[in-house]
Amino acid sequence: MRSTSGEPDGRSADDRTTRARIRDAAIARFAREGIAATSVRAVAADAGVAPSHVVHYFRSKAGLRAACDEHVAALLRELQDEAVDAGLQLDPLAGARRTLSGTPVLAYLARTLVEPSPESDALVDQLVADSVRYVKGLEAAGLVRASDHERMRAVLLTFWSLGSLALHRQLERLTGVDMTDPEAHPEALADYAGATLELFGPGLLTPALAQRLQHLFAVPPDGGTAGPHPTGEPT
Amino acid sequence: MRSTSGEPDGRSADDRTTRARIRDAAIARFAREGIAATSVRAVAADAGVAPSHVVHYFRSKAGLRAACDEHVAALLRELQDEAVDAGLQLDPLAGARRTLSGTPVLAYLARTLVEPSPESDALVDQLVADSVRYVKGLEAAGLVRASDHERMRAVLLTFWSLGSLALHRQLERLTGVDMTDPEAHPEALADYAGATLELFGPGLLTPALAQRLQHLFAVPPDGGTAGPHPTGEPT
DNA sequence: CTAATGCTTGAACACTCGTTCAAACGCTGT
DNA sequence: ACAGCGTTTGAACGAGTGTTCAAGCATTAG
Repeated sequence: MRSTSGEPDGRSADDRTTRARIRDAAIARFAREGIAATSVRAVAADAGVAPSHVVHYFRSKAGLRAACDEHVAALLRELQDEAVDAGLQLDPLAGARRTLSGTPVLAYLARTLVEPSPESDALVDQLVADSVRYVKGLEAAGLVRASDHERMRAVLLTFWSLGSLALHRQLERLTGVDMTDPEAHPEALADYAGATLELFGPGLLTPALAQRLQHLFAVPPDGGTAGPHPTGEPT
Repeated sequence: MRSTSGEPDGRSADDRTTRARIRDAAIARFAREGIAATSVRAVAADAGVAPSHVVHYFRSKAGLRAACDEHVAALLRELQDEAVDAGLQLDPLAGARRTLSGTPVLAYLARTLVEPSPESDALVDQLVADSVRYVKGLEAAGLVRASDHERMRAVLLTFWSLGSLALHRQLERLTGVDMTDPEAHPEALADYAGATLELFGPGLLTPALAQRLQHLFAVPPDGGTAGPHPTGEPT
């Protein structure tokens, strides 16, 4: 595990081999068991490294956590830029959800949202700022209605996404939809997306778009597999 | 667990003096700092009791946590029944939010939602079941529209409330509204309620009700204190 | 007054945690 | 071959954890 060689990792510039391995192991463990409940030793073991080594790279457990937050923030910023460049999505996190599918990143996000730290606050600030900008773009494109509460609406939509993420375990338990990896159970998605559209559609979407989406979901009310699930809806 | 003596506490039948004091101290601490991050010793100190005493009453820390979950569940069940009896609210949790204002119970709920346990799963199940029943009632009363996804819609509304609760720290940071105690900053509520109504109103409410609520919020878009904030809206 | 019963305690145990530190390892340049 | 240097390690420390246990305290019953 040496120089800038192998491993098709290389997210951003400062990523080094071992350091990145430790960081990713930390993200996975933190995501699975929570940050406070995860020990430095466990992370070290997952990364195949001595415990002392993780604090050699990150000054402390708090430092490790900060590094994870910043890494995830960078990842999401990158994906958000992509999403803006490429076609439109109704959910600023939709792109992230797709490319991060099967990855512990979103589950980590759910954890860090809920265990306060300066870095996670910054992360949320960034997501909200992105969302405000994003929704403004959708409005300009004639996809969502104008609003008397533009900023607040964007904040609420962000928190709808983040809240679903924070409670994803319960949400999956009760609906079968895993916000961390929605494609995992496609059959549950139809009902979920249908209800979401029904709930948010009239208040959020332009009548034209609402109608267009509406009959993509011409599906037996509580029925089985049917229906495509286009990228849409806040979360 | 013996004597049926004093202290005007008596929530439900099994509550005894010291035991209840410990349980309430635990709820407060758990709410403030998280469950995993709270030590039995800290709870004991808050309750003015020796650490060994809390495990004498509850068999373990897990037992204590379970007792807290069950207590909160009972509390919410009770409040839900009241809410159904008394006038209608749009949010099944609205009644709870009002009577539990200034209490750590809702903040505790936010924590327990996010640190899994069998008891907290049961609590969520209960809340969702209540919500399904509740929304069905609202529909029958002609306050909310019919839905093709009745159950899913109720689930989503519940998770809208619970998500806001789970992220209440961030929500307050960014909007000034504290879901744990909304009356604390009434000036922020107007914008929040307005945006919520704008977002959910058309999709959820009956046109008549939507319109009626609408001009309760005839308020300068991002302006200051104005406007009443009737009990309404999902959260 | 004595005995008993349940509430309450302090000290202790076994364990895990985050963190420190000096020593070994492996590679690079000379 | 040697020296140098960043990487990596194992052992250890001190603090804090949940939990156990036998002994004290108070109140009530006989």
